[in-house]
Parts: sequence; structure tokens; C-alpha cells
Amino acid sequence: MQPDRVRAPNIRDVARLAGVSYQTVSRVLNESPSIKDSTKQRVLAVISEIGYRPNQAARALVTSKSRTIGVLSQQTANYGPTTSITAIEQAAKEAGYRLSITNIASGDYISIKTGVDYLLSQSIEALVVIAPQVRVLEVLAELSIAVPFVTLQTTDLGVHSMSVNQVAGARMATRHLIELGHTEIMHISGPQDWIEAEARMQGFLEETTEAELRTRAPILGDWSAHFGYYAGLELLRYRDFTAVFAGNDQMALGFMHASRELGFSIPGDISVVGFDDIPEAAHFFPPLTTVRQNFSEIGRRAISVLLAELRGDSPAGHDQVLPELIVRESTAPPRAR
Amino acid sequence: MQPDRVRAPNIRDVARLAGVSYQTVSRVLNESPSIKDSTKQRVLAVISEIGYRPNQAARALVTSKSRTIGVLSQQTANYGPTTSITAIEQAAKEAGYRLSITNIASGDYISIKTGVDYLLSQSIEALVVIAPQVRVLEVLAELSIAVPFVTLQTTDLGVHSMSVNQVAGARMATRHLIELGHTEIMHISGPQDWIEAEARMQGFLEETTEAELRTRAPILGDWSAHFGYYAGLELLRYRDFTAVFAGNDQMALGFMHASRELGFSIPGDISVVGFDDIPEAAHFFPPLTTVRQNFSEIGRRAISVLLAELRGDSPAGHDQVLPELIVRESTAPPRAR
DNA sequence: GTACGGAATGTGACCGTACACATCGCCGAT
DNA sequence: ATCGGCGATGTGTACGGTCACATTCCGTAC
Repeated sequence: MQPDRVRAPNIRDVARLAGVSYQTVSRVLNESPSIKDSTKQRVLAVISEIGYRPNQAARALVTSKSRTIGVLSQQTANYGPTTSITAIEQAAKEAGYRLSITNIASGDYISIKTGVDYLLSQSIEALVVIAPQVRVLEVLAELSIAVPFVTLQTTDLGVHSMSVNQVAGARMATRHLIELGHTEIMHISGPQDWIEAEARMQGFLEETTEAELRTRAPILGDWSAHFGYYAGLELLRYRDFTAVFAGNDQMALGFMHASRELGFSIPGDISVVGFDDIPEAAHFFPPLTTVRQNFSEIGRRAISVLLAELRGDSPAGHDQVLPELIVRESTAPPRAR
Repeated sequence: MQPDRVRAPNIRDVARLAGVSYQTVSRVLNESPSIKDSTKQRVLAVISEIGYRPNQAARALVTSKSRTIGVLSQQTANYGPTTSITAIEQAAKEAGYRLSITNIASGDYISIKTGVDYLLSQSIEALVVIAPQVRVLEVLAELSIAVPFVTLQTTDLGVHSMSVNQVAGARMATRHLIELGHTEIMHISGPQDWIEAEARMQGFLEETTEAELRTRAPILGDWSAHFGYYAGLELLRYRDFTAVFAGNDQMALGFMHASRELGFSIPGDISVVGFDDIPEAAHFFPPLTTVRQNFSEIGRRAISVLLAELRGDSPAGHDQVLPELIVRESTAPPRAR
């Protein structure tokens, strides 16, 4: 009954078969310079022959390095976070790190704390927080985490953060509408406790204030196309505005849907600007003017900051990527009345 | 210079502070029944006081259980895989497992093998393959993996697989068009080496053949809205069809964009059906008739199969979820000529 | 008063690797 | 001929847990 549960080959098995000591095998694995080439080849031959794989757990135990970067995210299913995560994974893998991703459903204290605890218990070496929610940052500050971490999609904080300058993006979008001649601009915002939503709203307000336009209270949505649709149906009953700046492309899409249904043309009656530039936005009806964010770039930079810190260099705090206004056909000057 | 690199507390530190042996602490951690309640409370108090976390690497080493499920995926940024992964993560976490996700960029042999090797070297206990590509399955079969695994979005194979019945979905979509009276139906397929694309194409061909319609060669796209758009521009130069069945919602969107640009109305001139029912599809112009797949359900079932297998039960092979046809406004009977 | 048994707790070994520190063999300089 | 020095390789130990087994404690039955 011995050969029942076959143990995976370990480093000593390799050593025995190659006729060397286990330490020599270890040196081959870690690419130590002082190994005779013939020995190295022999060891490598045995390794591939018996299909030996170093046990990561044992390695992690002795080095106390897990070579894992934790990712705490929320709303992972969205285009932005997903794109960033993909880039992060790529960059991490290239540097020999793997990712441990945990996705929190809601932004309440317990969820966040549980998520962070969970990641920390996997002895992650660094942490990336795709923290759209304000509260996540508070919890993070409170937990006083021992590993280097970087937050994405954050405007500022006393730690490393990496983001698209949302305020600037929102200002671009708003200014574009103002320059077209719009004076009554509605803003459909994301949920109030989302940092991005707040920043975009701030950019909108700054720009409208600077242009001395009447300040209108933005309405608070949930990022979904459905919300945009229902908000549109509601708002268009009064239609005391000629342009809409939506907090993201999905809400813009929903809004445009509602407009069509009520017989308003875009951009004839109402101009619409979105945010994100999801790949579909160019094919909406009409193609959507929006603000492009380079989510991949954000992800890559986050990892490069973390890697630098793990190596010992500790570069500057906040880094921002500038978004870009993409003008398409959903915006035009207001119709002369 | 000792207190420089502070070691994380270990199980013996806890034991010392609680005045018990390390084994007692271990029992508390593993919820062994034979622990006096007062002792247990004392140990737990120390644990939370000094912020002790069990070292997963050490635990994994001795139990040779990593409590990790590997996920091999491709094109992670898409709506479908992402949704499934989110559900998988949730289900796995509830069962005390974590995920190790690796994303392969392309479907060539090397990429796949590297990806699998990478996961296997992390001593995963099970593997979920979100394997849209045909070749992935071949590689998988060849590697003769030692851990239980399940493939998603696969039509069949001699192993566990879990999928939406793509063929049935494609037939539903096609039948819907036929029942409306269309006889000239174009299919814009996904890339040929994608299992899903193949299955949808097969469903399309089966249904058209059964209805004794003229067989038209589908055109092969890349799933993107951009492709749908350019394909539309090209196809509409001839316009020898009255309906289009697109392999996914994005391509349908792009196609509709091209139609509008060329002055064709949908569904007046051409009916369009998509596949997936992404959340935005209901707000396209016009709202898109499509086939809804329950990606979350697929993910959950995959995990439940794997967990059953890890427990020792080994249930049946292939499990399928039926998709659902969602009729919206992009389809109508062909215009009488 | 002693023997017995189960509940509660302690002890030793081991998992697979990396690191620090020997050890070995060989060549060239003295 | 001896020795230093260096390249190549081997030996002991630690990492932080779990498991099998041993031990202690205490109440109860005879």
C-alpha cells in the first residue's frame, strides 16, 4: 500500500538521481554562478525527466517571501478595474510575482477589513488597492499595514497612489461642453462614496463655477446603464438643460437610450459626454464623446512602484496619468432657440 | 540591532504568552473539539492581541494542501470570463479556498503550457480552465494533470466541463430569425479556434440546414465592436441578407453602427441578434435581441463540482446550463419587398 | 485506597527548501 | 614540496506549522 499516495518528487530525489547533493540542486534552481556546467546540465536533465517542480510553500516558508502581491478590489467585473488587473497581473508575472486577488462585494468596514486580513494572512509582500470607495482608504489607514501598498483610482492620500487625474478629466469634459456653448449642463454622477465619482463631480463643479454657470445639483447614480436610462426618463420630463456629463460611459448609454425613446435627438437636442472610453463607446448611437483613461498604464505603474519599493528604493508619492478627451458625435453646439 | 527586522509572531509565541503548548494553540486554530473553553478563550485573546496570523506557507508545506484553486483564463477582460471568475472567487472563498489566476495572452502551445506549469508549481489542488480556445483542451489532455479540473465554456470532452449550451443558444437565436420570416441570414462568428465561436456557428448551421435555407459561409471576426463595424461596412455593400446573427453583443453593436452610417434601419431593413446579453445590450440602439448566458451560475457550478471531487465524490461529466433568448427591438419580420 | 478511562494538554518528528558554513580538490606562486 | 586561494560541492540548521503518539489530570467505580 505504499505507492498509493505518490509523493511529488522533492529536491533530494533530484539530487540522488543526479548523483549530487541537494544543495547543488538548489544552486542550479537559484542560478548560482559557481556550478560546473556539466553538473548543471545533468541536474536539469533529471529535473525535466521526473517532472520536478520546486515546492513554493517550502520556499516561501524558509525565505519568508511569498512572491505574491495582493490585490484588493471591488466591482471587479467593470471594465476599468478589470483592465488594470490584467495589466497588473502581466507586469507582476514578468517580475516573478503572482497575484492574490480578493474582491469585496460591498464597501462596509467589515468587508474591507476581512478582505485585507485575508490577503495579509497569505503573507503578501505588497498590496494594490483598487479602491474606488472612500471608506476603503480610511480602513487602510487605520490598519497600518506592514507591507508597501499603492492605491489606484485615488486622488490623493499620504501614501503611494496611482491614478488617472479624474478631476482634470472631468474638467476637460465639462469645458468641452462649455466651449460648444452649453450653459445648462447636467451631471449624472456615480455613487457618492466612490472616490472617482467624487473627483469627477468636483471637476465638473470647478469648471462650471469658473465659467460662472448656474450650479446644478448632480444626481447620484450607480454607474449602470439601467440607472442612466431611468435617470434620463426622469430628467427629460423637465429638460431644462442642453447637455449631460455622465460619470461613465454606461450611464451615458442609458441616458441616450431614454432620450431616443422620448424623441430627443443627440446631439441635436442634447449633447452627452461620458467617461472611461470603454471599447464599445465608439459604436454607440451616436458614437460617444468621452474621456479616455489608460487603465493598463495605471496598473503597470502601480506594480513598478511596488517593485521599486520592494527593492529598497522608495520613490515619490502620488503619480498621475492624464486622461484624454475623445470627441465623437454625441456633442454639438446647442440648438439655437 | 536585533529588533530591526521584526519577525511576525508564530504559534510558539502565542503559546508562550497564553501559557500553553503550541499544540494547544494549533488545536484552537483548527477547532479541535477537545479544548477546554477557558483555554480556548485565553488563546484567542492572545492571538487577537498580538495580531497573530497562521503562516499559510508553513501550513501548506506540512499538509501538502495549498487550499488554492488555479484558474487559467484567456481574454480575462471580457464580460463573460470576468463575471464567471467573480462568481468562482466568491464560491471558492466561501469554501475556504483561494484563487490563483493566470491569464494567457495568446492560445499558442507555449503560452498554455507555461500557464499550466505556472499554476501547477503553486501546488494548486484543482484547476478551472476558462478555455475558450480549442487548443487549450488539447494541451490539457496532453499534460495529464494530476489535479481535478473542470473546463468552462466547452461543449464536451472526456473530463468535467461546465458550460452554457452554446449550440442550443445559437439555435434559439437563429430560429427566432427564421420564425420571423427571414431566409437570408448572415452569421458573424468569433475566431475559428474559439470553442464558443465554433459552437455558435454550429448551432447556426444546424438550424439553417434544418429549415432548408441556403447555407452561407459565416465570416470570422475577433469579438470586438470594431470588427463588427468594419464587417458591417463591407457586408452592407452587397446586402443580400435581411438578418444578422452576431457571435456576441459587441460585434452586433459594431454592425448596427455600420448599418446606421450607411442609412439602413434596424430592424426595418435588417434584424440583428447578439449573444451574451451584456448589461449594456438592453440600451443599445435599438435594444438588442440576444441570448443570455448565466456566467455566474457556470462559475458557481464549476467550483461545486471541484469541491465535490476534492471531498472524494466524483459526480458526472458534463453539465450544461441552458441559455435564454431575450427578444428586444433589434429583430422584426423582414420588410415585404 | 487503587485502578481505570476519557478529556485535556504536551513532546518529537517531519514537510521541502535556502542559507551559513564547512570541506574538498586543484592550480600556481613561493 | 608546501601553502594560499579559489572554484565546486557537501553538511547542519532553521523556517512555522501539523500529525501521531505520549503524558497528565481528574472523577468515578470497585
